[in-house]
Amino acid sequence: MAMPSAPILQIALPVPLPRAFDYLPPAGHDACASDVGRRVRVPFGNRELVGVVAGTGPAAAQASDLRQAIAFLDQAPLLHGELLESLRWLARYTHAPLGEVFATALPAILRHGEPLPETHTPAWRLTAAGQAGVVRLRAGTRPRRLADLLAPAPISEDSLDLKMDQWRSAARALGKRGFAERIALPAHGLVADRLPGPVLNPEQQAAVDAVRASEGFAAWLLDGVTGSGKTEVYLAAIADCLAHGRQVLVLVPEIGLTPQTLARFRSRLGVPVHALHSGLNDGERARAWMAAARGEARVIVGTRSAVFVPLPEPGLIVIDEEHDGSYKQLDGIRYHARDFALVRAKALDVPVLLGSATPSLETLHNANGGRYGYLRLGQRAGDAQPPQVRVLDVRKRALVAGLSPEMLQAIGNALQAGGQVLVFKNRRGYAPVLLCHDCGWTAHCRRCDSAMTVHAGGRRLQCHHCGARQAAPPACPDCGGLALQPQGIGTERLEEALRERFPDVPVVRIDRGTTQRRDGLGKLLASVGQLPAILIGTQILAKGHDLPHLTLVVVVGVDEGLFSSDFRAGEKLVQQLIQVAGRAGRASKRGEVWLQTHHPEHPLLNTLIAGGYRAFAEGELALREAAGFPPYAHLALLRAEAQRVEAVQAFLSAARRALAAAGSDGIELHGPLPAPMPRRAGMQRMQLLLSAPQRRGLHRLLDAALPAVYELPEARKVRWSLDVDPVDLY
DNA sequence: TCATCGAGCTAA
DNA sequence: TAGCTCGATGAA
Repeated sequence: MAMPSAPILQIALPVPLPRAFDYLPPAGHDACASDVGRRVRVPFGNRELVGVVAGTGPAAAQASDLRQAIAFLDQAPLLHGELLESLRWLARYTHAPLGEVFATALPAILRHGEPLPETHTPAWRLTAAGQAGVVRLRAGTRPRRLADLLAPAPISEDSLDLKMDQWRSAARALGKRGFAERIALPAHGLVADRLPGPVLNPEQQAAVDAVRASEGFAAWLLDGVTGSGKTEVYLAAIADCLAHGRQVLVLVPEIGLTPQTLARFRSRLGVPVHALHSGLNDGERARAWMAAARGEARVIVGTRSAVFVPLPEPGLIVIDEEHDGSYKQLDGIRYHARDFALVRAKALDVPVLLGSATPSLETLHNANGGRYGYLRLGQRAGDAQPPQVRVLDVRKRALVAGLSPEMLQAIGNALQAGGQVLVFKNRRGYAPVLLCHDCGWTAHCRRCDSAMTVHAGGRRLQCHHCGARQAAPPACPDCGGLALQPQGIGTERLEEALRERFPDVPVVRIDRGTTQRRDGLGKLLASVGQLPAILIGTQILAKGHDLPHLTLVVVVGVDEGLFSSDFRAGEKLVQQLIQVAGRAGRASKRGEVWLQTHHPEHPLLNTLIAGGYRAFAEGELALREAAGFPPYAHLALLRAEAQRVEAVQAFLSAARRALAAAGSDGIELHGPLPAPMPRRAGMQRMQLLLSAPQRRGLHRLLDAALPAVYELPEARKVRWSLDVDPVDLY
C-alpha cells in the first residue's frame, strides 16, 4: 500500500514484550517525528490495540511485510515534552516495556482509545437581558436570589449546590425568561471564595521563603512533627506559585485524601482544586488528567497515580508524608511515586517539597548528604504541647483482651476526665489464629501458607492474603474436639472487651468497611462529637482526620513489630508509632501515649523514647550501612510464581545463570529462595535478590541480562516480575 | 463423534 | 496479556 521507502511508526503497545512494534502509517499519512506521542489504533494478531507512537524510523528492509496502522486517535500528541521523556526514563529504570508504562500513566478511558473528554464544568451565568432585568425580579424570591448570586460572575453547578437550596428550579425559571443560561466553563474561569490563613510562625515562614527562593529544581525535606503546621507551609508555597501563574501537583497518601483535606485546600486557595484518587470513576479521572494537560487545572491533589498528570505550566510538586508506603505501586509497573516525582521535578526544573514527621531513611540520607535542603518545624503550631510517652511493662500481668490492669485504669481515668481515647492495634479481625486446645490444630488457609484470621466474634474465618472466607468449623476437623479457641487479639476482640468494661461510653471500631463509603470515617467521628469515647483501629486512624479531643493514645501490640526479619520493619514500626502518638493532644490539652510491651528494654524503644525519631533514624542508618542495605545498597528483586515449585526454581536458577553470565560487577545474587510467604493463593513463590553497591552497575547488569531472561524457555512456565527498589521483600 | 479443558505459542 | 491451536480426555 504505502510506498516501501516511506518511514515507519515504532509503536509502544500495552503488552508485556520488551520492544516497540513497527507499522506502516495509516492510509494517507506519512510518518514524521511530530507523530511521537500520538495514540494510534493498530491491528495486532487478530485483534485491535491502542498504542502510542514511540518513534519513527526508516523503512525496514521488508516494509511490505509490515501491517498498517488503522488510524491516529489524536490530532496532537497526547504524551509529549517532559512527561514523555520522564516516562521513557521510568521504563528504563523499572526495566518495563514502554507500552506498559504508557498504559499505566494514561487514565483508563484514554488508554482504551476513547476520545479526549470535555473538561469544562457546567455553570450558569446571567445574560445581558438578565443583567438588566435583575431589579425587576421580586425581592426575596428564589429566582431573584439566584440572579443576585450570578450577577458578579458565572458560578459552577457544584458551587451552586453549596450556596443555595433548590437553585435548579430557579435557574430554569430564569432561563425561560432569557435571563440566565447554562454554559460550559473551563475550571480556571471560576473563582471561589478564599479564606485567609493563620499567620505563619518564623519556622514556617522560613520554610516557605526557602522554597520560594528556589531557582529551578531543588528538593526540600520539610521535617515537622505532627501538628507543626506542614500543611500551612504547603498552602503558602502553593498560593505563591498560583500567583505566578504556575500549576502545582500535591501527592498525598492513599488514606490522607479526605474530603476535609480537599475542602481545606479549596477554601484557602481560591481556585478550583482537582482531586485524583481511587474513589473517582474512570470518566472523572480522565477529566482531571485532561484538565491538567490543558492547563485548566491549577492545583491537582492526588494519590500515587496522580504523579502521571501532565504539567504544562509547572511551578511546584509537594509530596505529603513522603515516607508513606502507599507511594509504592506493588503490582504491574512497580514505580515509586515519590521517586518518580523527584525525577519529574528535576526534568521540569521546579522545586519539590517532601513533608514528613518521620522522613524515610532514603530521604534523610539524601538530606544528610546535602542533596536535599533541610527545613525543620520544631514547634507545634498554636499552644499545643507534645504528648507524653510512657512505656508500660506488662510482663507477668493479667491481661484482659491483651490490656493490662494499669492500661484499663488509664483508659477509665481519661474517659472520666472527659477525654477521648484511641486504642491502636495493627491487627484486623477478632483474633489472628483459631486453635484447637485439645490437639493443637490451627485453622490455615488452603491456598496460602498462613493462618486464617477469626472474624465476626469467632463465627467466620478469613484469609488476609488471598481473601478466602469460610464459616468457622463447629468442632476441630482433626480430632473432633470442641475446644476451639481464638488465640491472640484483633480489633474486633478489643472492641468487645472494651464495650463490656466501659458500657456507658461509645466504643467505635474503625476498619476498612466503615471507611470505604464516601467519608464514612468522617461521619462516624462526627457522630461521636466531643463526648468521651473510645476509638479502636489500625493504621487508618494514624492520619487524616483531626481528633481534637483525644487525650490518650494506647498502643497495643508493639511487640509483633519488634522482631520482624524484614530490614525495613523497624523503620515502619517507629513511623507508625510516631504517627499514632501524634494524634494525642492536638488541642490545648496535653496528650498522653502509652505503649504496652513485653520488651521494655528493647533498644528500638529505648532509643525512640530517649532521642525521638532523629536518634532512631541515625542509629538505623548506621546499621543499614554496616549491613549493606538501602540506602547504602541498591536492590532489585526478581519474583516468580507458578503452580509447581520446580518450575519456579528452574526459572530463577536459569535467570541467575543469565545474570551471572552478564558479568557481576560486584553485584551480589541471593537465591533463588522461597518468598517469606512461600505459597499464596495457591501459587508457589520464590525470589532472587540482587544487591549492588552502585545503582549504575545494577542497571547495567539488568540491561545486559534481561533480554536473555525474557527469552528463557523456563519463563513460559511461570509468572515473573522484576521490582527495582523493592519496599518489602515479600 | 463432539465438546471441553489446559498447555504452549505468537504478536510487527 | 489475549486469543488461538493442538492434543488429551471424557460422555454419549
